[in-house]
Amino acid sequence: MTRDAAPAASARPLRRDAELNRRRILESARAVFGKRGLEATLDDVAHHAGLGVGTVYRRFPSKEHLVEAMFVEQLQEIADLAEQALSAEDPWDGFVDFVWRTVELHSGDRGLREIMLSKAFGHEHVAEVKAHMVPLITRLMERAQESGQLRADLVPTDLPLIHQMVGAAVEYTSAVEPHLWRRCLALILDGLRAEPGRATELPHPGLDQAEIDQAMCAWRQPRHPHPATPPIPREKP
Amino acid sequence: MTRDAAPAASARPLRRDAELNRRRILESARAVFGKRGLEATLDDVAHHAGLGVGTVYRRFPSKEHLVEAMFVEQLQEIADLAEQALSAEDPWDGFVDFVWRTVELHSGDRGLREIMLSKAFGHEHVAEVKAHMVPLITRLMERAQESGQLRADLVPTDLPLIHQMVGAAVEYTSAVEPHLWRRCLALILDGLRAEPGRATELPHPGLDQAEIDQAMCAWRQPRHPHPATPPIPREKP
DNA sequence: CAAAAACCGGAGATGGTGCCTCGACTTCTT
DNA sequence: AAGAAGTCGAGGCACCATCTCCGGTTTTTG
Repeated sequence: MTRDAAPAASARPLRRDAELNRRRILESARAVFGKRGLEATLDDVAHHAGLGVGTVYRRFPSKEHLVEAMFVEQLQEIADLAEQALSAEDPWDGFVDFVWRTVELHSGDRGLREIMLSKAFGHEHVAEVKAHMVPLITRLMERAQESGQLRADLVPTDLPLIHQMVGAAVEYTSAVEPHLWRRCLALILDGLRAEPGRATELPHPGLDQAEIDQAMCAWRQPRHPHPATPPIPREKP
Repeated sequence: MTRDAAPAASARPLRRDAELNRRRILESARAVFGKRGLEATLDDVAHHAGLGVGTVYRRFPSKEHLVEAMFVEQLQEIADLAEQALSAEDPWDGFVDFVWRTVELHSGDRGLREIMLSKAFGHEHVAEVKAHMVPLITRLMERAQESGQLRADLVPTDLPLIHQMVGAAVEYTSAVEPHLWRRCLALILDGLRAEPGRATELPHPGLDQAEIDQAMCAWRQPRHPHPATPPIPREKP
């Protein structure tokens, strides 16, 4: 349960500048993987942090190790969210709230989306936290079903599917209208009710033709020359 | 409107074997791009057709030209579907039927999905056919809204979003359960009704934990060594 | 039937990418 | 001040997709 916060401390306490750089790398990794997904290069991360590639590879043996290190805490955060949602007064509200919050997190971080929905990244530690969440989510949904508010034919594995679907909407439109995913999720949640219940008011207006065209241009562009040179945040030269 | 079926006939009537191979290429392209998406290589297409790469490049100047050639007719087919849906008796049924049919087409052909939802492939011809569809779809949806069955706050540009979302579900699960997308689409369509209307019975059972795990393993796998050696259909050696 | 024209094949040229290493140099710690 | 720890980034390596080239084959023509 309680995990050591600094298991590396036993070996030797990194030199001061090294420790600082380590943190910079983690920060940059979050920013870069968040925006460009896990396909981003460690070279990109290094450049974003204003460091050399070698420095990154000295601290993290491989890309996977870096990814693992940065996402474990974020995953735990989501698990906590589920626990929290279980203690909501109204079961439906608890469930819906959980979905909104998690998708909100996903919407801002492409790397997180990929970690959560794929087993192709991260090591056993990531898998561990994910496994921990399954019973929580199951109970969360069963509770909402027993109260007669969530449709009874939904199963826990539908949740990753919903994340996947909304995630696709995010990826498709985020360049044009970063919050359009709310509209999509609202639509889906309306289909999840067991009780009739009037259609919810959609939280975001639809796109016009020009906007959807723009989205279609950005999607699946074979290669982007250099999306943007990430700024190099540095303090003292 | 009426397009020449064989505009190339004016130049010179390809040699017999060349014409045969041309058709083989088109067939193979459909199969390969359908399964692996537009990222597949012309080398793959050639190999699948049992031909050399050079042969393919002799017939089609570039990948884009080949893609254009194979999808124009399929796109027209979808436009026809829309026209057809407009003459359905019940506006809601017409709309829903159209969505089911188009997603059905998308579900079996990854290349088609990518062509339909991205402007990054194909030339002006593809764009032309797509533009032709916009007013049809608009009317189709307005008709269903005026009859009070489709929720009034939906707009035509929501349709590509729905395709995108279900398409993501297809891509995620098709290796595990090729028809699971029906479940997802049914869920979404339930959220599109204006009238309360009891929740529809889902047309496909949900996944179990092992299946979703399998889907998560297959998704975003960095590199696939050789997914499968496509069989080489040949007649006479 | 033979010559000419059209076509085929597939190795490899070309240009690109990503992961990671290495050795000369710099900074921190004691 | 010495030596341990850390940094840098060019470049090695391995991979990949697009498209070309030309000796050899098949079809058509006269």
